[in-house]
Amino acid sequence: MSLPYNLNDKQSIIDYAKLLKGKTLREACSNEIPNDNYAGKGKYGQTLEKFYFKYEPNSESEPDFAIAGLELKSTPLKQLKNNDYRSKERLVLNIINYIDVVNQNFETSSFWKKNANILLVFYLHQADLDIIDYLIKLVDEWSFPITDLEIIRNDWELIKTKIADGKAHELSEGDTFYLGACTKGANANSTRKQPFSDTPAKQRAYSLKQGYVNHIIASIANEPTGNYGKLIPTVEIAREKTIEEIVFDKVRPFLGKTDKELIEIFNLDNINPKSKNYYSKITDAIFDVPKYKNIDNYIEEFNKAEIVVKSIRVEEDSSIDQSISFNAFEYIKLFNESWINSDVKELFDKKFLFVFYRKRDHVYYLEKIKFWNMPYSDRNEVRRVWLETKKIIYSGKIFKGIQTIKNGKTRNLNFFPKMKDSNVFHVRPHGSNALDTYPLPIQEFTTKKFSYSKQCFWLKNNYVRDEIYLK
DNA sequence: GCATGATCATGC
DNA sequence: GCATGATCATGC
Repeated sequence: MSLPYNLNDKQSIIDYAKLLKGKTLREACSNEIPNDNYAGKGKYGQTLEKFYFKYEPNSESEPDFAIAGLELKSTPLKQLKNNDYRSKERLVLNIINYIDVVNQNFETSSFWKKNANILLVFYLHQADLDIIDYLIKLVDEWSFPITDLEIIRNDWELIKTKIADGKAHELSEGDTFYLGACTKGANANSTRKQPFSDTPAKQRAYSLKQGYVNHIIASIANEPTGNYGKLIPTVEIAREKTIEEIVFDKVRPFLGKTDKELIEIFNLDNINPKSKNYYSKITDAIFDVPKYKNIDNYIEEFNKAEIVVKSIRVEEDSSIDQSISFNAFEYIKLFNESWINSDVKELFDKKFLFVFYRKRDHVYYLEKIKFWNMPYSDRNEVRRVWLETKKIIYSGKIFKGIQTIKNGKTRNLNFFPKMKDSNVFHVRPHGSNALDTYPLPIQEFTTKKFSYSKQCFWLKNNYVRDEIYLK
């Protein structure tokens, strides 16, 4: 059967693929797609291959279009409230063969052989539609910019090293910057053998982090990538140094400076010391965050690597007064998600950058920074607290009682996991005030209400001290 | 001093 | 009006 493109000619494949833009699979393949149930992961890619490109999926190690050296990937977009498009998820690439990878170098690796050049098809995901009715928004080939490739090479080496150290079972997406090792399998328990340990390791695939895919989207759509600052000015710097080293270089001139000195250096005369994001604003200034805005405008490399930045005050005796808060969680969302696709699991799959301001002679100075991602061993505890929280929402018994304090004020007591219940993670309020609520999936047992004051998960202060600051 | 509920300033 | 990145304040 003749194909509607030339298998030997990369450009003809790309040109043919681009005809998909603005269409759905149903439209692009006219009446050739049989009636079927188009549910399930991977089904979109299979349908695209079979009914648009008209070929059967080929061997694992070669790119889909082997002669042209082009790997076909289709991946969903989501639309934000401001109508911008973002990647709905990470882009999952080929499975990591733990046994083979330790004998490969980057240039000969299965990752590089398969993914050096990718033909990307981005479609708009809409939960209420059949997959063949998703609108295809962007189609183009992608090859990695040379500066990014240096980061990806380091990421690949780190993944390989961990496997070579017999720690494939401890791999985490937070280990690396752009290229992650994400779990992939029929279910959460899919495992495979690793070469230097008897412990079965979760099956994982190479993946591009969601933040990185967002930059691919911006690049393909030919949109300015936002007001990003940039850490890595040239590819030469990327070849010489890791991201960690570049970040340390950035911070080094300011170590030992007090908050007031930093404010003077960066002309932050309009920030209010009473504002609770005072130290985070100073951190933003150190990292050249343009206009010192929110995380969406963060520096490009942090954005691509989805790094979570936290500014922490440390007291003179090395204690940390306050636990670390995150976004308030939506009860309905938490109720409906499972651990494996939960926001909390996603959060601790990420890499963190802690910036420590330490008190000395009554003032805080920038003492040090630390990259961190949650060790394998602490994840179960986070999961336990998350499950406990979910159970309480599910039970409907959240409200415990009211305590009257000074000035006739009251406090609401609840049954969520407390600080004393865990050395790692707990739940506390996070809203404008007690009247600031999120809706509940089921009616609260005592109050008979369908909403409850906003809460969030917190990383315990002593955990941050012992496991991050002092380590 | 620690645990825990409450709340603030900012910026879009 | 609301999400964010935090710190404040009270009771024991």
